[in-house]
Amino acid sequence: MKINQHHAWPATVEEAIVIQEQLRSQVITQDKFKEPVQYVAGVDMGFEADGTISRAAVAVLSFPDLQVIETTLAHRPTTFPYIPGFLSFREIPAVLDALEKIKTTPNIILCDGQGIAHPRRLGIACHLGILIDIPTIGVAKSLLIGKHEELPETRGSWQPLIHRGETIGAVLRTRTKVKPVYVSSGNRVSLPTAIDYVLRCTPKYRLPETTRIADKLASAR
DNA sequence: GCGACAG
DNA sequence: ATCTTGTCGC
Repeated sequence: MKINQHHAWPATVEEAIVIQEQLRSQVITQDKFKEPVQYVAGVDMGFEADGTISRAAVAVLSFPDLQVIETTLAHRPTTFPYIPGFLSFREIPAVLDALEKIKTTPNIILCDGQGIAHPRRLGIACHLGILIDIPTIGVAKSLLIGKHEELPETRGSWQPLIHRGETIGAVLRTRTKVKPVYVSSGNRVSLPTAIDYVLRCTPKYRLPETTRIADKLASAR
């Protein structure tokens, strides 16, 4: 797929904040799908040579049967350090490289990290979603910000994730008696819809099949 | 000022 | 993210 929307990549946190505050106004947390969802993609990262090289993997699966349709891998020098709240500046460049190689454009992408459940409401799922204009969902393995009530141990149960009196996402149990995941809108996907897709993509394990497939590729060498 | 802190 | 084996529990 082709990627048009581009912006200069920041060298400092100050510059990154300016970009985040500029892009946050473009985020849409309502369902805006242009066509029925036939393909779902997952993205994941890996690093080599002490983190100096970034490795991005994309896996496109059919939906709802979740069969692997296509996968791509991309490498590029790492140019931004990992700083909580600025993950997208470190990972998106390589992710765009991997997405450009994809022939089957996905209708929705599940990202490894937060969506609007972010200090400035622009987690990696929102950032990526705006750059490529495709619906995205944030599925993180741990909490960045927000608080929530305890939730039942059965799969499918969830609790709203609250930050400054606002619901920014959901803590969702994708597998009974297993640690929950943190789901939030990326771009063009509402929270209820995001929860629905995450559950439909996690038929067996805690993490979505999409990210599990991408993870294997990003980890293997 | 003191912690917390996606991957 | 990454360094790393076996092991506990359903």
